[in-house]
Amino acid sequence: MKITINDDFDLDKIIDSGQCFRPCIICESPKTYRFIYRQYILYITKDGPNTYDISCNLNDWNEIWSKYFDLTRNYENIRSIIPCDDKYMYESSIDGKGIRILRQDKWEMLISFIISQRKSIPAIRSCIEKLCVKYGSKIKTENEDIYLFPTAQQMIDANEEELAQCGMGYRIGYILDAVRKVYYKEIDLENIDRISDDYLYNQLTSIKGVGKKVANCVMLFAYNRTGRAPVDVWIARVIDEFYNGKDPFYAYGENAGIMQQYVFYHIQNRYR
DNA sequence: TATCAGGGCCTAG
DNA sequence: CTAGGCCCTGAT
Repeated sequence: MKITINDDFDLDKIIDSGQCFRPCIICESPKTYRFIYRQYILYITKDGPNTYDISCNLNDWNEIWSKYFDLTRNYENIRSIIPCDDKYMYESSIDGKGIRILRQDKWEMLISFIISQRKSIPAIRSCIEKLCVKYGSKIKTENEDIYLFPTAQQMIDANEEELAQCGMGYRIGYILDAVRKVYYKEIDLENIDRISDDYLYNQLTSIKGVGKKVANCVMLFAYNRTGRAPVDVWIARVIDEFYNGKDPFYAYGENAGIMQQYVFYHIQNRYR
């Protein structure tokens, strides 16, 4: 099926902006990308300046993927609010034009960002993939077998040895704590969807191994709380090097997280 | 082969 | 508030 997207939309940049770990390029010619959201799988191919060929039907596109890609938000307008005196931010937004903040699965983001600490992005990816193969449901498509991200229920009997084999290292206890808290409904990730930022933040950080950075990532990339701007080592370097140690994101209010993504992409790209 | 750093967090002081 | 430790992996 063909669709048209007129606002900023660049799949390479979305995949490369560090907000997701499983989406990938599945074929180089024609260039095709694969996204997974819960049990839904999307193959999407760019076949014109603003047109795409998608593997799902219109209903799934509108109900699931449009929301996943945050298509109701106008990113072009958001880029245009950057004041000209914030040169570094402006350059980042030019470089990162096409990035969107995905609305990914809450549980998956929680576990993924717990895993992410003190790991490089390639290491995070392989670690998550092992977890999916070990505990996730297997889905057969026409061309491949795909393992979905495991639910808390599927992981409730996970033991330390198995998780160590997945490369979790010292995060094993963190993962197990998250599994238990969610499985036993001590924390209901879906029900805190509409709760205030502060409450959501406190709930998330009550999980072992979830600090400021991880909580903000989960809030931004799963709960679409775009006011959240996670500060990692890379962003900290930018703040230090280009902003004299003063956080530039706060000034962007509800768009702070979007600015953070532009900068993260920009700074990562510079060292690639 | 050895070393380094990676989208941090916890604990002790 | 700060320093040190942490388990493992990919890159050089």
